[in-house]
Amino acid sequence: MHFLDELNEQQREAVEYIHGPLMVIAGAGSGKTKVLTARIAYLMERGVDPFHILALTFTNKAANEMKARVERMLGNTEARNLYIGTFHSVFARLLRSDAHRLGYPANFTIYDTDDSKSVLKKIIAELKLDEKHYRPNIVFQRISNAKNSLIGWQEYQQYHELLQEDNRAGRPMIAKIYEYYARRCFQNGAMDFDDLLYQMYVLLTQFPDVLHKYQHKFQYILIDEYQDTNPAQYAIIKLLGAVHENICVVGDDAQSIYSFRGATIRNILQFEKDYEDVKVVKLEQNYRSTRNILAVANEVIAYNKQQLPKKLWTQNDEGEKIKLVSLLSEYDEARFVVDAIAEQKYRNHYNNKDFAILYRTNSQSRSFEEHLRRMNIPYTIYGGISFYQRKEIKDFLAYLRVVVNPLDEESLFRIINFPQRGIGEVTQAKIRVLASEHKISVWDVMQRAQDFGFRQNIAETLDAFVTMIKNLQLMLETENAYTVALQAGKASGLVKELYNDKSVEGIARYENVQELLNAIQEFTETPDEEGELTDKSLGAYLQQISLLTDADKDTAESDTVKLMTIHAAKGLEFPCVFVVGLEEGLFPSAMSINTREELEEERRLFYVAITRAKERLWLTYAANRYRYGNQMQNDPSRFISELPPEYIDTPVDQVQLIRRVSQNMFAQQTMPFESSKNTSYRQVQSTPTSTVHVPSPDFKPDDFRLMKVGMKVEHQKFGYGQIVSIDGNATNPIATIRFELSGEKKIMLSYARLRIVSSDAEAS
DNA sequence: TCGGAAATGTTTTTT
DNA sequence: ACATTTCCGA
Repeated sequence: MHFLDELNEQQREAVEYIHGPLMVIAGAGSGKTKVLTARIAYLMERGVDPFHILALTFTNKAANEMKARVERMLGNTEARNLYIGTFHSVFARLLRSDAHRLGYPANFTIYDTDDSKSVLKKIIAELKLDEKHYRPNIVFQRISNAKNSLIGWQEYQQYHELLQEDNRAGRPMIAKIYEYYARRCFQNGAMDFDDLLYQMYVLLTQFPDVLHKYQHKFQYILIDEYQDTNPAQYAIIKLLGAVHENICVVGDDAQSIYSFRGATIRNILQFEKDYEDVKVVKLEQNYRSTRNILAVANEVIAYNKQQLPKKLWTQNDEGEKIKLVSLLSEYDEARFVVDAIAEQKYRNHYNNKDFAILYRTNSQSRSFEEHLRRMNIPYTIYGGISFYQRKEIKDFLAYLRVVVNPLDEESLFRIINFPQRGIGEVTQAKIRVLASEHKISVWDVMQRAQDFGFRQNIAETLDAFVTMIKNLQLMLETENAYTVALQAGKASGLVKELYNDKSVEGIARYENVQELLNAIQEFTETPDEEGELTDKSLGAYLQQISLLTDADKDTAESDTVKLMTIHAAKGLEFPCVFVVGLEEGLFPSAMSINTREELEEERRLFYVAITRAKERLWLTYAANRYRYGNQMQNDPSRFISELPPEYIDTPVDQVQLIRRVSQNMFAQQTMPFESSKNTSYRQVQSTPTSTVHVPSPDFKPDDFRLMKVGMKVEHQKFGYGQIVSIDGNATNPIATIRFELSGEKKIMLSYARLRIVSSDAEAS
């Protein structure tokens, strides 16, 4: 079957409209990737050379997937010639070939956020500024935002509004820090993440021949996740597409969740005004979720004012109701979620990989991790500290970085005395002073240590270090990346140092470095595919891995429960999804409730979370949670009160989130953690099975471990009943109870609050 | 100059 | 609660 025949009317329209600007508004689960890949395949089928197609995606993984899918559609390997990748990785590649125009070495180092902050910290200290006022985080944020808005340090110093903001915040020196930072990065031959965009823009605007080259190279441009682009990306796209104007942007304003990174939803809201005759196609049919899930998502997002009008619909089944669960603590929350996973696996034959636990912040993963491990359920955590942020990996990479680019002082000072070789703080400081006095690089000072009057033994040590690096640099010319890396580990003594540490962590560190070496070997030894000419140098490797993220790790197929932030879950889907931690201050985050814009972004985040689910969705809330080491009480998230009750079930409600009228007073007296403020929840319609039962006044639940088959019990909602059977495991017994009023129900004993009425058990 | 203890900051999300 | 930084004594 031809790929065009698999598309619905709107999808097909988006694929076949290939001349002129096109905006595709692609609702969640509406087949966005399908459209993008089909469009590329269609272009190529119509004779467009893949060398002229540029496709920018949000993650490397998305790019690779897309490439593979196009290959499959066309049945040939032409797709390898596409220019496809993230903004950052594509621009890094382009910058590499023209870096010298901007005065950077082709092997420029890419600083990640940690590197950047480390440089900033040093500058703040050198300027004798107080780190309390000039917190590296804040300063970095400020500079990052400026760059993402294409404001260089010179412009920053002229920009009254920004200067005033800094003044008012008591940080008048940020403009100066920015200047120092930019100069330092340049001297170090390094670009940070934001530079990859900013310098690309500078390159295109200052060198018309370069602009011309790429404008004619990239005749067709496709942009994925357009709602999450920032002004720098916007400007670059505008420049690159100016000649052919064959720009296709795909996105969903309702899923714009990266404004903290400088993304602006304006790009997508205003695309229609950017060009004459913009074609707009809306994909509104959802193929992913059940009707219930989609209904909830639609209702939630409707609370936002700022959005492009659209309404998602689906032909899928109605599905289960959404489960809303309140628990007393994060411990209970984790236990509930993990038990529910076990139960679903058992009852509905799901695999581990069918489940995702989504949270607002990485720190929430811990309690789930503990419970999953206890229950022997394999899991994968995305995010947090990535492999490449581990200290031992950064140390090793620092050696390689210095070999490739000895101007990179950040890396140089990281390793100069690690493992210890007697170049202490004092010597390091002296080197720095000499370098700035003579206006030469630190590396130059070290190379000529003998000339600068160091003590003899120190000069010798410096010499030995320099010789080691130089030998590695020589190897670079004849040997492949892996051989150089292996030798670097040996010559530096780093591998030996790690090997000698026999503590548990030490062994793990050693293994991590081995894993890194394996990865480098794999990189060097992967043969070039036909027609492909990849750069196998160490420099190319380092630039590539700087831009890798956890999301790119291909663990999706392994049969594990996935844990990740909602941000990391963007673009993914799972049969069963748990959205946890729905509490005021956490989700929405306390940092994001000060303006309508911030709050609406949090709501979009909630929308993204909901729409990840295909079949079943749980939303959980914990009344108590540890934060900064002490326990905090939280109100239920305001988003809970925005849920449409007709699609919601509350199988477990330790906090009585939803109070039924008849139980109102009862709930008040027995629920110590009840929040008296939160009465805004719309009342649930009573369902046929929940005939109201008024619990006896002295109702006090008994320990579930006492429950036996045959017992008569009382349930707060369902009234009196008899336990028919108990199955499940010991930690999570599931009882079938025949209630007088509402018939047989399966109930998880550890959560149900049951009172034993009479224990004439074992009768059956 | 080093190692261990005390103090301090951190948690919003990521290329 | 945890990690990182700073402080302090030998």
